Amino acid sequence: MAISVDPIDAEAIADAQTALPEEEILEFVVQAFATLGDPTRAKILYALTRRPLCVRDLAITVGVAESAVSHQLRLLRDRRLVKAVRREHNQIEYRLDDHHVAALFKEAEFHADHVRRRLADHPYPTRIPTP
Amino acid sequence: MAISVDPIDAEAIADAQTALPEEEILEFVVQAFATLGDPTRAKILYALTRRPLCVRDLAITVGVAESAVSHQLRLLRDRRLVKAVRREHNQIEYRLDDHHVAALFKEAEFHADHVRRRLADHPYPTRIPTP
DNA sequence: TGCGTATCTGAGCAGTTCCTCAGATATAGT
DNA sequence: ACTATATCTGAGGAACTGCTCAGATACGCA
Repeated sequence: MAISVDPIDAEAIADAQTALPEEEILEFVVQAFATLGDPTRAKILYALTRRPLCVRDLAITVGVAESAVSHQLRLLRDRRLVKAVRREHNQIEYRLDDHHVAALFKEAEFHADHVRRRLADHPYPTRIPTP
Repeated sequence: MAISVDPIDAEAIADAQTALPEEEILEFVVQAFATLGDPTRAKILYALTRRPLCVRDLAITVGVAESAVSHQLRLLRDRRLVKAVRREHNQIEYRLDDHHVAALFKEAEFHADHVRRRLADHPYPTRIPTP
């Protein structure tokens, strides 16, 4: 059944909807954030912003089992965040495949500062002000 | 039990670890990405980059139930991504509480383009090259 | 005070995610 | 070919997430 909307709301909604990106882009964007939104993957990517690494070194660096790292690297590879090259000694070297990752981290750190300040100022459940 | 590592690895690992941010920051960063990595929340935030909105208008704009929006807004409020102000007509107006959100979206869209191109070039499971 | 509207809340469930374990696969060197 | 090392893989389970439903709460106004 259709939802009844008075004219003013319809205008606001139509306006707001112009801010939504097209479906395909939104899916990529959301997937990117979800990918970065896991501690293990984030640590792997942070480490790779510094230098290329093999599975075992990554496992030690971020402190999880090699198997777990391997699973996550597969996912990161599928999503084109890292790429792999075979290296001497039968190792596989992983490196970042997109320089935007570092920029996203930087921006998220700015945001983290913002949140930290806000939480320091108002640690309690927010009371909604009436202006 | 300690893991035995030869000197070269130890050096690489120590170097890579310098790229990891301190624990508290990392948690905020990961939480921020996880928050943006959900379609409903992402749509809500995109809509709010355009203009402030009340719960009902947000529900219609992003196409989910009002209850679902309310739950997500509580979470977004707790994480200091949006803030709420009471408005005339017994409505509550939500607006973005951090301008970094828009910058994160922009950067993620650049990344999305990158992924789309990569996927277009190499749609198949990646074969690992040996140089 | 009583009604209507807007928003919030908790419980419960379906779907997803991330890890571990055990074993498979691949390459280098002998 | 055989062995050692490095990485990968699938299955399975514990934990988490996001929705819906039903009802509670809050405010504005007659």
